[in-house]
Amino acid sequence: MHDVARLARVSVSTVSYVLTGARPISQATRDKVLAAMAELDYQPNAMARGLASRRSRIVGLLMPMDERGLGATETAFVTGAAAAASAAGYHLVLSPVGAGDVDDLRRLASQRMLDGAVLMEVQVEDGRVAALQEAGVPLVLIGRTGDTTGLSYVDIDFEQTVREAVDHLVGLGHRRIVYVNHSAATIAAGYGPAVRTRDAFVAAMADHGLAPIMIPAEDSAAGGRAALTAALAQAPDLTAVLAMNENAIFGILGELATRGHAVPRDVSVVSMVTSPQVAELAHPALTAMTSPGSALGRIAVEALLRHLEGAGDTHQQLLPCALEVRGSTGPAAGARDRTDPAGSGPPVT
Amino acid sequence: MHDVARLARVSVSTVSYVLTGARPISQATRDKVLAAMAELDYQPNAMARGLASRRSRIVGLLMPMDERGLGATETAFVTGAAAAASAAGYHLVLSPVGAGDVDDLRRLASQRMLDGAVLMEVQVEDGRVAALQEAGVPLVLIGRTGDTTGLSYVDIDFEQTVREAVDHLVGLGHRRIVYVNHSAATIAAGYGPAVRTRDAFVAAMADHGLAPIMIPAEDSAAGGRAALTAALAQAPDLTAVLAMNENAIFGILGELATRGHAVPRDVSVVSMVTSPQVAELAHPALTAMTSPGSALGRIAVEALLRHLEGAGDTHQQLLPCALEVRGSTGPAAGARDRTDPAGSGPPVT
DNA sequence: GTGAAAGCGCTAACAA
DNA sequence: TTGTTAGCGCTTTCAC
Repeated sequence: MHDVARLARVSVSTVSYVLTGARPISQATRDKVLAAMAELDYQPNAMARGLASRRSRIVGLLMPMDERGLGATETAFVTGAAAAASAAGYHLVLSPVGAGDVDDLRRLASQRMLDGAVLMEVQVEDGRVAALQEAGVPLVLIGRTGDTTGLSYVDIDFEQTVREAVDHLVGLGHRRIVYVNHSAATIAAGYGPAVRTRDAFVAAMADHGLAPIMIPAEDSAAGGRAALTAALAQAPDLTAVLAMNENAIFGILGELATRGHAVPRDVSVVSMVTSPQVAELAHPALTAMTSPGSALGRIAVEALLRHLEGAGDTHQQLLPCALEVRGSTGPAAGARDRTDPAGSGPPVT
Repeated sequence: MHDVARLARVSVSTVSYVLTGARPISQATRDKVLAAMAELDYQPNAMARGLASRRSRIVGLLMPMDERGLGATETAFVTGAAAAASAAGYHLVLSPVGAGDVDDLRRLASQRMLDGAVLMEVQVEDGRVAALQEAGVPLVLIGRTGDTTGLSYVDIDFEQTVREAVDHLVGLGHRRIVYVNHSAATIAAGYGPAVRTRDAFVAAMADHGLAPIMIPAEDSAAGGRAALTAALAQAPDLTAVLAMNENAIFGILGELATRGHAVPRDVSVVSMVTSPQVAELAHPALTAMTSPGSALGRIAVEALLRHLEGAGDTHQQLLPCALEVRGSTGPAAGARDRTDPAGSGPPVT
């Protein structure tokens, strides 16, 4: 920096101000400095800047990494967030910090490495929130904790998303619709998406004067198979499945095929919060509620950066998923012979 | 730190030495200092340490993020790497830097934020390597560039992996085996895994006196369907498919089902470099070559840290995938009526 | 085994 | 509009 200043025949502070833009610099001077920087291939030292300014210009994206991996949906969060950070001159670092290893996070935060953080896969009770708040690190959630007072978040509008999915199916004439959620344990733990979609499903069905049928499923193909078996036991006359569980969906499809139920002729299937890539993996391709992936990431980072600039108001926003009709939904079959039509109301002839 | 020193009645340098372990400290003094640090809930400032020591204690995991997302395999790399870094007192930050945005990387590197880097999804010609080398940032690859002279890497032993897969199938009596690779464009671009497995397949088949049949496939379910169609056209009597393409595999399975070929009764399927999670998604579950995911990440970071400590030798290592037999492979059907047995050698009676 | 003090490369008052 | 300079919080010689 010294060298740049000398070459441009200005003081080091002028070079610094050109860099930070913290005070007006005449065009002539700025050009000289810029030329010198280019000439010397100068790059400011991040540590020194961080120490002097007390801002690292790094924001963390805290992203639990379980063995399941990242779906296309989560990846979209990341790319959206990274783009937004980069555009604002910040570095976005991903940190595989889950709700479990809060200690790791506490250290990271106390060491003043992070100017702020975006939390993914937020739990109802999420230790990471308190850890960051105690360390004085501004944060924005993707998802929601139980109590969001004073917290900024961006989340999927599950109510609206479920409603749209149900409307789509009801519009096709379906009346016996099963909702396959996450596992019972997950729901009991109060996992937001599971709880909210459950409640929304009950409400949406009620609006159509229909009875909700709901089945939990473990996050695996086997879980999906078991869930469908349970669903058929409970509602042999079901004509549509709405599934929240991206891991179980393939099991559901497999079990439907095994039992000779054709999709969408016999049973229509809608997958929630699913990326187009995953939807295309199935055959027929899945009608799905596509999550606003990169938009969520971008908005979260933009809100965070606004906080860093000192804007004190909290940002709370919900975005719906978009219905994308593919091959897995069709008109409800009218009368069909089933092994046991009981429980579906008066038998259809 | 000043406060810690005063409370412990030692000098700041002593506190620093307790922190870094750069010189012997008597047990009594160390205890006093540690007690003071705990008392004051002291956390050293990462920026200041980085500036003074010229080492950030951050290593980057450079991980291209395309829209497909991260598979379970890549996730295992990450968790393995993060664990290894954390154990050594380093922070592992993931950076979504692909072979494309080298400029971003160049900036990151020149700003001295990274003590070192691990590169994932390395291309044959990967601009990231030169960018890091020019910036003087030590690096380790997961995968390999075309010329690995002087570079450290950890990669999958594709030769051995393909050999084991072929041996498994031949051991079951299969002789007409089709290899479904990545797309022709990917192979032409010299993508390592595609090229290496192709060559290994030819060699392994030759060892058994068999003729290799190979079909490229786009990375999608549709690509898999097309590939299987092409394969059946070329070798109507095929009894086994070995697939490298995790995205195409579901299309292959779907097309087999559509055509009425049962797995594994009519056709056996082996999936390469596949995580157990994905293998379990299919029905029947896929016999697969499971990649040594977390081990790759761990070994890469350990090698990198050794470089940071000044060890100058390059680390080059190959790890094979492990064969995990599930439901998608079985004995080759002997004689079966096919539409066209021609091209399979003398007809079997 | 410990302490004193000179930076690390920048930013941001303060001064002009 | 620009220059001067005192730190930012630590590490690491150099001295004892």
